[in-house]
Amino acid sequence: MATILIIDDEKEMRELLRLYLEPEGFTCIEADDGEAGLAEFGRRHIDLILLDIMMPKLDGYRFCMHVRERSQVPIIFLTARSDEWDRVYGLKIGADDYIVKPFSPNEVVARVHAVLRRTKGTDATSQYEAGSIVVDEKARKVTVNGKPVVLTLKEFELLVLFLKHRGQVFTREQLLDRVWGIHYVGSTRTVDTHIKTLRIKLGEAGQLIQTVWGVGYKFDETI
Amino acid sequence: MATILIIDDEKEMRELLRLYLEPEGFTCIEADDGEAGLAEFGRRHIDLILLDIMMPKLDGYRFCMHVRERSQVPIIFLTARSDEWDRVYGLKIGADDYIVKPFSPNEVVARVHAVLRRTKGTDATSQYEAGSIVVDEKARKVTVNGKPVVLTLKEFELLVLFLKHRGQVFTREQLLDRVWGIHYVGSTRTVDTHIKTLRIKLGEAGQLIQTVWGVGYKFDETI
DNA sequence: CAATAATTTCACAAAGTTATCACAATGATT
DNA sequence: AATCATTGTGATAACTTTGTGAAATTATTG
Repeated sequence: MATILIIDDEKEMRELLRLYLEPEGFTCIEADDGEAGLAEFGRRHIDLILLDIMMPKLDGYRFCMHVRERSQVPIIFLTARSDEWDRVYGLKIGADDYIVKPFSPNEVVARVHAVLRRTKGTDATSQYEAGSIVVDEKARKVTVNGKPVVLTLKEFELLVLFLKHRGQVFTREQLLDRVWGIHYVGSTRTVDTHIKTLRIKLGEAGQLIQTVWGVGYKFDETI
Repeated sequence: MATILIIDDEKEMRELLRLYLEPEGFTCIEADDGEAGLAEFGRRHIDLILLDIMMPKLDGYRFCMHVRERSQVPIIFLTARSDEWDRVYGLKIGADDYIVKPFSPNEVVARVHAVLRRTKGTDATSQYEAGSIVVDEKARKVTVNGKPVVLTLKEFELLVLFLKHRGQVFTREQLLDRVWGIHYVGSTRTVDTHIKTLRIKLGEAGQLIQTVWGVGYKFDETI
């Protein structure tokens, strides 16, 4: 689940947010000003930042600007007044949303979910290659030897997962978790069917998806 | 020759700049704060702005942000300390250069020439083409095979977004975020209806808006 | 304030995808 | 070689998503 960095100089505010978010399964990390926040941000992987504007030392604007020099991590501003947002927005420092204090638990949780959902897969290059297979994740296009191949949703996501973790063996359960989602219920044999169709559609290159007997499947360019 | 708007609260500074620039053939207009500057900017055609950061009423940051809402006119900031520039640059408010006070006549003239040279023709027409579709964003006009097509607001903005990111797949939520705004509440199926009408209005070319089953839509000239 | 246009919602039809099953084929074990 | 477990495969029913026309709602314009 996602890790959220909460930056606010008020301890009560940080704890309130943590109280809302942790039951949802988010991991929360706190920092009491911009400098501490930057330190935490450098130290570990952060999926989203909740950021107060008014803070000692390094304020929210400047913090955001520093972070934006090296990352497109989603940032939600916490503002006391909505016209503070005008400034954030007008300055185009790349904030993703804002929440005006005081806020309700639902609002915070909803905004966090919404921002994570819409920023998912927005950054970085999205092109993967393996042998004759070329996958463009953003465009959701696949070619084999330059010829386009049309994949269904599940086939595509399986292939992307394999390409992102070449050589790693996945059990059927792991594939179901990561492509279908953790709430999937049903037969693990479903995976087999999708592997089958994927192999057929990839043609020759389909052999790169290898069966690991008694375990699961892996994508491997070597034998 | 070019017209330059000088905005600074110190009369001596404005006159100094004018003294440097007029011999070079530039026409200079003065304003003593951001508000007066905006008024001048609205009143006549300006080719470049020399802008002090520290000013009463409307400071340089805010002035710049206002101007950028409606114009890409080149702006050169005048700063007393170089770390003020860090802020301007980091905030990405679209400044073109900066000059640290005190400055030499040569420096000012050289920077102004350089910026004008560099930005010349940048104002470009905002024209996009794809197949038989031609979109003029500024004029908000669309033609297909040379024939004008009348689009509604949402249809137009969808089309422009698609053209700006050809090939990229957008989920319905992403489209709602970027065309309707991040705080839109309502059915995601609304998107479908607008896609439908847009496709119909574009005729043959409507096929370029492709459905990506289980994900969303993309604009793609290839298959 | 009426008229018009634009947008959203809804319900149903159409299209496409996915899950499951049964049986065949294959690999491992004795 | 025989047995058992696992994997491959084709068919199809169940399900999800998308397209579409019409109605309801909202916004804009004269």
